[in-house]
Formats: sequence, structure tokens, C-alpha cells
Amino acid sequence: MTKILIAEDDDHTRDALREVLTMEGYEVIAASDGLQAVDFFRAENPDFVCLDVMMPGLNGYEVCKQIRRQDEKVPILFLTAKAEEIDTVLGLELGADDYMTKPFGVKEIIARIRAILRRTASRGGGRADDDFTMDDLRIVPTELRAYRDKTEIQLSPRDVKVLRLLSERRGKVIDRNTLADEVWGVDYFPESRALDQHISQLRKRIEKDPAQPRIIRTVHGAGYRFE
Amino acid sequence: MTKILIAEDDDHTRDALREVLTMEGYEVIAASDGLQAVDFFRAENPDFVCLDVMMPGLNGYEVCKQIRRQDEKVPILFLTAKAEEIDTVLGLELGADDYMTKPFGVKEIIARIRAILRRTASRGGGRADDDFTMDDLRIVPTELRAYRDKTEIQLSPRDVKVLRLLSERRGKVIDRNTLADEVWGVDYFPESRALDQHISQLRKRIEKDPAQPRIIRTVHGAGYRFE
DNA sequence: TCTAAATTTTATAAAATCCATAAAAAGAAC
DNA sequence: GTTCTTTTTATGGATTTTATAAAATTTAGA
Repeated sequence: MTKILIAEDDDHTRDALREVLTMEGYEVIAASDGLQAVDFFRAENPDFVCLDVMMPGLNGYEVCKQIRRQDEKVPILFLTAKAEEIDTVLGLELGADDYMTKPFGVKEIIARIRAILRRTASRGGGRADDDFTMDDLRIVPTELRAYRDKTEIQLSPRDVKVLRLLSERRGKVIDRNTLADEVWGVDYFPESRALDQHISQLRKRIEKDPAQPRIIRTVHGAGYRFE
Repeated sequence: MTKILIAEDDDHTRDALREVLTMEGYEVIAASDGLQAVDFFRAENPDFVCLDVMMPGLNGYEVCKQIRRQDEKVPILFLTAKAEEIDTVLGLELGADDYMTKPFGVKEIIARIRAILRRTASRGGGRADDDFTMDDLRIVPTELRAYRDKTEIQLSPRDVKVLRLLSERRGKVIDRNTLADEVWGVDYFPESRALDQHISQLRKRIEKDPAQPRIIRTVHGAGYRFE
């Protein structure tokens, strides 16, 4: 189970986060100040860290440095009350993976954590940038390429996102909304056919017979599936 | 049509939002203060709420709490004039889905609203999509499939709805009106035979002997039943 | 700035499915 | 058994959804 360390001095926020993340199926360790956070990190070796910037004693930046001294890979998400603090987070080159300004919605933070974990899983021992296979295709995200035997297929970053999403939930139907959300994000217009087009183009390149796709299958009225 | 409730005391902003969102094809209800917003919410039951934080009388946070008391799912987007305003309240507790700081661009807010609606439409659709069994059939909603031993049976989203409804109230007779309401929605013609047609087609696929249905049984003059 | 590649829009085609109709079958009432 | 009502199902046109080609636009590099 994915273990998440939260460092947040405000009791309310901390409890809310703990509850929400536990509900989501994560194991949560919660620290109420920076020193405790560093201790907990050493003891528990979590897969993900959520750091409030403003904390008594050791602040979030300091905690981040301490953690990075020990583990340069674990994903770190900063929580800040003020947008201006973001600049500091970015400027210090602390190796933060993302940041959020308060207040944040439950869904928002869950989505971010999931996204970061997916993105960075390779560093933490998972496999987001790791190669994966779909049917007889070997996808190598770091090269933005796929291989079928020795033949190379060029892929765009977006291609990789689509394929990874389908691959991660093989057998499950990925509906168009989810695909739009995860791959295109906020700037996707529902009446656009960009998604179809992209799938179509991608199939042309990766499927042996694009008319009979084996990798990206259509589930009419629902979305796409791979298995 | 998707109904959006706006609560915003500034006339100019409110009118602009109303116009823009109407142009986008949403039905807009606009309140100019918090009390009115709560009233309108009760009366209109909108699909989305846009709340200004600073409002005379009841502020946005209070309105949010009131709304959440009544509906814990409806997506809520906060509008704030200053980032610092946010600091005082934790979005987590209020169950806000997102927030924006003014001034915001038209495109930006539309994109956000669309994205939130997209997310909440596909995920928080409400009902759990856990697997369930009916007779010797195992239905897996996330895959839009059912399994009998190892053989797969493809299901449409509508098939799953029908089956889930029957399964949830096993033993009870589901009358045609209920079925039509729950599965087809408000706009269904009572004299239509579409429902029969659908049941017939579904039986062909899921029943071993469609002439002697064991999963979807007819209760003449009443509806259908599963047990 | 120019060029090439990637992406999106537009337009049209193709596919899947939905549903109205009508005829047949089954059940209920008498 | 006859008649009336309800349900089933075959058929084909309508509608919705998805696919693809071509053009337009945007993006990234040189």
C-alpha cells in the first residue's frame, strides 16, 4: 500500500487530509511539525510526502532539504497558503514535484497525488517512466518510442500518456472524459474531435491492422480499452 | 441542460458570468447575495455552483456549508478577489472542488467549469461500480462486461444499469415505470416498446436459454424481477 | 523568421445502437 | 375456448457515436 507522509501544523487540515487519503486507500502518517516530519520520514520511509510550507520549528523548505539528503527521489508536494510562496518553492530548487495553494478541494488534491505518483513512480520504485508492453509492442517512455521487434515507432508525449493510461487499467474501460481529463487537462472542449483524431492517428502507427485494433479497442458508448 | 448557480454580489461580474455561461449553453441562475443563493439552490437544484467568497449577509463559505448540508456532491467553485482571503478557510472542510482568484479570464473559468463537470460526471456519478453477481453471472461494471466462467459477455452502459437495478432489489418486482425512469431517464414515452426491446436483446446475450430467463424474469402485468 | 512536425478543426463516412412499427406469442379474464 | 391485454421479437429506418481524410492551425526547432 502506498504510504503518504503529511506534515501540517493545522490540526483541522491535517485531520481532513488524513481522513480523505485513508479513504482513498493510502496509508497515512501525519506529522504536526517539521522535526516530527523528518523523524517520521526516517522511520517510515513513505512513498510520498505532503509538506506544508509554514510550520513551527523546521519549516517546509527545511524539511524538504533534510528529506532530499536522505532520498532524492521521493515525490514531494508542497502546500502553501499564499501563492507568492510558490516562487520560493520553485526558486530554491528543492526538488518539489508539485505545489498547491490552499484551500484545495478534496478531489483536487487526490487527483494531484495520483498524478504525481503516476508520473514519478519510476523514481520511487514504481514504474511511470519504465518501459511497458502492450500486446506485441514495447513502449519506452524515456525514448518516446515503441518497438515491435526491431522496428521503431515514434511516439509523442501525448501518445505515451494515452498508452500508459490504458495500460495501467487494462481490462477496464477508460471513458472519454477520463481520457480527456488525464491527457488533455483543463483545455479540452467536449465538442472537439481531437481525441478521436488522436486515437486514429496513433492506431495507424501502432496497430498492425488499424481497422482491427488489438491495442486500443473501442467500447462503443463508453470509451476505450486495452487488454 | 446543465444548470449553474452563480452567487456574486458585484453586478458587473455577475452579469458577465451570466452572459458568458448562457452563451456556452448552460442554464444560469444568478443570486446577488448569500441568502438568495441558498434559496435558489433549494428551489432550482442546480448541477454546479459558483460562489463568490465576499458577499453581504451570508458569505460564500456559509453558503457552501448550507449547500453541503443539503447536497454533498454538487460541484462548487469558489471565486475570490484576493488569494489571502482563501487562507482563512480550508477548502477541504467545505468540500470545494476548485477555486479561482479574480480577475479571471472568460476562457479560464469556462475551461474550469467544464473540467470539473467532466470529472464529476464520470467519477462521482454516485453509484458504486463494484462487481456483483446474478445467478451464475459475474458483472464487472468498470469493464462493461460480464463473465460466465471464463466466457465474456459485452455489456453496454445501459445493460449494466438495468442489471444493477434488478440486482440491488433482488426478489422485488421492478415495474416498467421505475425501470424506464432509472435507466432511460425523464424523457421516456410510456407507449414505447424500447424497454421491451432492450430486455429482449439483453436476455439473448446473458441468458443461457432466453426463452426461459433465469436472470431477468417477467412478472406479467407488473414488471421484471431477479432472484 | 522559416520549416517541419504535431495537433486540432472541419467535413464526411462508417459503424453501432436505438427505437417505432407491427406481427406473433403468452398470459389473464371470462 | 374465446377474447382482451400484455409482452416478446423481427425488421428496417433514425439517431447517435466513432473513424478518417484533408485542411487549418499551432508548436518547436533551426
